[in-house]
Amino acid sequence: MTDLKISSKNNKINLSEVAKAAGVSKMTASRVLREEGGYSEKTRVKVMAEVERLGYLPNRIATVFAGDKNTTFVGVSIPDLGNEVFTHVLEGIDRKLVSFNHQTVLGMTQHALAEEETWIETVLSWKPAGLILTGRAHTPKAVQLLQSANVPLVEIWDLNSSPIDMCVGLNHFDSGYDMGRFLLSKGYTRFGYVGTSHDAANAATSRLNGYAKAIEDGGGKLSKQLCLNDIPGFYPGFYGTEQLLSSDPDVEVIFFQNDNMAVGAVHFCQAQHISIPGDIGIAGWGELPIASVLPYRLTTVQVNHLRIGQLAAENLLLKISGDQATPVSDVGFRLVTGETV
Amino acid sequence: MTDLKISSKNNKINLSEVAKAAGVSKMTASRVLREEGGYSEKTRVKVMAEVERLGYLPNRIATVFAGDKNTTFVGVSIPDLGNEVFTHVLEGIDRKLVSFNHQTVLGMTQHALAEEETWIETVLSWKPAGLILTGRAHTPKAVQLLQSANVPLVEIWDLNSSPIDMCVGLNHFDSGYDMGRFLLSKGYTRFGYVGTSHDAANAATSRLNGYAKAIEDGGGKLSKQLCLNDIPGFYPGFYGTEQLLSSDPDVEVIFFQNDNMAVGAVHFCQAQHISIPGDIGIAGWGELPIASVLPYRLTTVQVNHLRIGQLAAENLLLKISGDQATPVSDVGFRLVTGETV
DNA sequence: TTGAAAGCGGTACCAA
DNA sequence: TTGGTACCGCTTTCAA
Repeated sequence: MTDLKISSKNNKINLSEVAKAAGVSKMTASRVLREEGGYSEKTRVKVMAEVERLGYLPNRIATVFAGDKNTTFVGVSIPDLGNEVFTHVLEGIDRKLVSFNHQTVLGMTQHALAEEETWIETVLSWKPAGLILTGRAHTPKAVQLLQSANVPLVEIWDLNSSPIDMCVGLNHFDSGYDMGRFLLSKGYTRFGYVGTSHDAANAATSRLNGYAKAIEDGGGKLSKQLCLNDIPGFYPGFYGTEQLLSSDPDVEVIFFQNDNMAVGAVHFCQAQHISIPGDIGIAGWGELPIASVLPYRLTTVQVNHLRIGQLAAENLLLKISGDQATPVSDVGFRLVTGETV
Repeated sequence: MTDLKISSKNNKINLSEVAKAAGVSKMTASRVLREEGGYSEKTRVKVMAEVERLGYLPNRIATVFAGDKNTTFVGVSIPDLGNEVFTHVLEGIDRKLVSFNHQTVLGMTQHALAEEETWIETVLSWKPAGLILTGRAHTPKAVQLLQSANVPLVEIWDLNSSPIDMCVGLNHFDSGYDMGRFLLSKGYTRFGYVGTSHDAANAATSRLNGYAKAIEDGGGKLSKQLCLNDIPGFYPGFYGTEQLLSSDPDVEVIFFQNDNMAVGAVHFCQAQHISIPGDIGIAGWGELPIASVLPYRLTTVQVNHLRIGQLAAENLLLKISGDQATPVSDVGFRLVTGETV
């Protein structure tokens, strides 16, 4: 009566065991477990009782295999967990996925396209329900893998008018351009930029390019731009500012890759008794949590990171279930004029 | 010659197709792909050429199924991505796992044991190679599932002398106790605490308990403790301080759940012209990145979050590959005396 | 060095 | 409402 192990070597209970114990066929037990209908209430009760008693855990690998289906995994690649903006995006994604019974398989690509390619190949071999990739740049082989895998895919972060499948993000170039134009309107003429290193296809580079273009269009001068080999965090903002100002003391305003770097800059200036915005203007990007406790409103660009994640997951789930999904979603941005320029 | 689709309906190429194209049996192709040996170089070249030409992607679901093995997935549950300490831990875990060809399946439990239980059941049904869970508290059913699944498991964050399987973390109670004792030694007598809401089994609660015990042992008074219903970030630190001080203005020093909250407090004090540590002492926990740019050294507890993740993953991988692993690893902590008390 | 056959744990499809 | 059978794509086992 209480013999838990019945036959298989490693005492794992499978459907056959449950069916046998309940005195029905494998198929009937299968139907009950999938709540497919087509069985009597008496049968259902019998089967479920055995499931409970034996502690049966379905083997989803077998289910996927048998049905030639996909798993409920969604591969999500982000460049870096140390960069706060991406953790917010990831949170938005995972929350949404979980509420629709899907699971996030994490991929940290470390900003390297080659890493991404390897990861894509691995994840695809596990038959994921879908993929969410950060960034629009991929290796040719990765693109080919994605296309032939024919799995729902959302490229997030930077907007892309012709995505491989779908795309959710914002126009980073424009956000940089708007910031540049705004700073010009405040009367600045010598501009600086501090970010972290990245390849040319990067969204932060698009922001820098937009910023540079606005400055050029407005007759200003982008006199110094710095790309540190670091994550875009508080301390890199601190020492990046030091570096930039020591190599070009005439810069009047600095645009940072994100708010955390800008806050690092604010602290550097405080330590050096450089007044903001009197001596120098500071602008961030992304409206990160730290901005909420500063004594003055940081000039920045507000972006709804969580929303990007949610929308990406939503569209992906629509496509997974065979519904119509939006190919390109622009979540937009909003310039926060602030008090630091 | 160039007919890519050979037989199966959705033009997915499988091992049989490759084998047929290469003029060998399925088994030989299988051996080549697994680099198992027992085939001629000529055969190897033939098979690999077809793999390349047909763009064959192995179906790992089938592999796992056939071999009655586990996947290379490792389920990693953390309470919350909005809490910076856990993103660092997660980063440490994923980096290590990836370098050993394993993938992280994320589980955000939102600090709810019931969520964790559901997630554990789901993840186990996918036959993971192992599991890493944050926290030592689980529902009885979760514990039973974990035990009968017999999958390598590491419980991280809080130390647990008798873990279900393995455990990596630090003694949170002690870290709180040490902080309390240190603050007593600085002459404080009326103590406060600000954290976020959580169940009794939480590590932050252990820190609070240690803190309270030290204060009691030293004859001080924990006059006010606040548990906000929020994430432990900058802004909750800001308004939590406001709340605490308005309800008990006599508090002399406040211990926060983490550095980000403490920094929020610092900003509140600055805004209110409350001098630190003259009017009030501030202590954080965790040594988070923001601390590196403050104008003075924050009194805090240094914890190597990344290391916890790495160690957890290392031990898990050891056990997965059948090697000896350390059951309990204490990564320790270090009190940073700082200048804010 | 190679291949044929069985089977992993489910589901689809048919028949009863 | 139920059960039998074939089969998903690969690996294990054994024979050649």
